[in-house]
Amino acid sequence: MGVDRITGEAQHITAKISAHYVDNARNLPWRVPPKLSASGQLPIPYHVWLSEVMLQQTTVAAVIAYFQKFTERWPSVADLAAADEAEVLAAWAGLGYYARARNLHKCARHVTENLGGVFPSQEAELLKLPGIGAYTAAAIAAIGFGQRAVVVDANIERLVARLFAIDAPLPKGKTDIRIGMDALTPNDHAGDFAQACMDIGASICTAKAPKCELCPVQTYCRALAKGDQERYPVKPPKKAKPLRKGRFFWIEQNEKLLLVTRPAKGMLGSMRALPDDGWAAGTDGHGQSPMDGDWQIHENIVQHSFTHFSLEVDLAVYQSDKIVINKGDNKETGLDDALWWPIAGIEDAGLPTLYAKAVRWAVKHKLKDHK
DNA sequence: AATTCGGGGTC
DNA sequence: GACCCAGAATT
Repeated sequence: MGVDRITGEAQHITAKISAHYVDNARNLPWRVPPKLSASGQLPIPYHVWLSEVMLQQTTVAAVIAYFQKFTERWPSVADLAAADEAEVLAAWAGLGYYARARNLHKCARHVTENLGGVFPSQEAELLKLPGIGAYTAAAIAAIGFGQRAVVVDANIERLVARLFAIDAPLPKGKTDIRIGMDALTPNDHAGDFAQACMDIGASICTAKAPKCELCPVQTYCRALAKGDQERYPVKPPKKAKPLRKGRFFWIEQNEKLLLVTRPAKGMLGSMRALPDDGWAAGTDGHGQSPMDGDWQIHENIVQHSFTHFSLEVDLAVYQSDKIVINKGDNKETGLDDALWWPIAGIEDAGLPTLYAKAVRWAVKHKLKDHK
């Protein structure tokens, strides 16, 4: 396996990576710079938690603006807990993986109401909180509280898999990767070390075309020695994405658009949305309109790619001054509890990107002219 | 152990 | 287009 034999070099690797971080750390809004961190300064736990949740399966570039928006609007975990879930979800719109936002809000309320507004500092306690798994618990404990914790994210997975040339395909290979990272992790400033590894993974030890000539541990890298860097980490083959078809319904009256709230569970859960024809990951939509009217059909206006399927969207448009939504009359169409949203302020509705694309198409094609 | 969750960057 | 990303929760 190689991990056992390489651990003799671990302290040298650790020293090289730590030294490299001092002058090459990325400057990020949730981060304490390495020089201040060396003198004992820790970041605000609320900021560490918020950034780590936003960063789950999400790039730094995509997160920064959302992090700024959230910390301005909700400066403390108690402020976030006091917000309505709908506000938080609307603010999260566009960032994806919306279960994160639902769990974020749930976690904020738990910490505020049951833990006195103080985040736990121990990894095992953090792991109990909603939306916090193995990675995030270790990251918050190490970065936010200076604890020694073994942090393994996608960057570190790649860096360690290459350093030790770990051949077992993921997820099985994660066991060896964790052993390797454990051997490298120092007792002090484990948080800085983890962030140093992540920075190297993000800017040097990249998935494609890694810049090994810039790497502070290139002389220790077994993958580089074999000329095999891009083979690591070894991953299983991916499944093909099916192509689905679905239809959105643009129902407009007096410059307002009819929006629904999606069911709390499943895809885009609890998010505001345009009414649709029942499309889902496993099935095409039925195409039938939710009410009688003079519908104009625009085919394939949006193509959208999700993680496990792609979607082609039709837009059916009905504009009228005589639409009445009676609560209780719409058990089959899902329009109960729908709301009329001013089109001029549609940017504030908190629509996920899929629906925002359809709205942009409609505005661009000036649907009002068809009235 | 597999599947289900978004969306944007990159090549 | 295909692949990747500071993964977690569910089945």
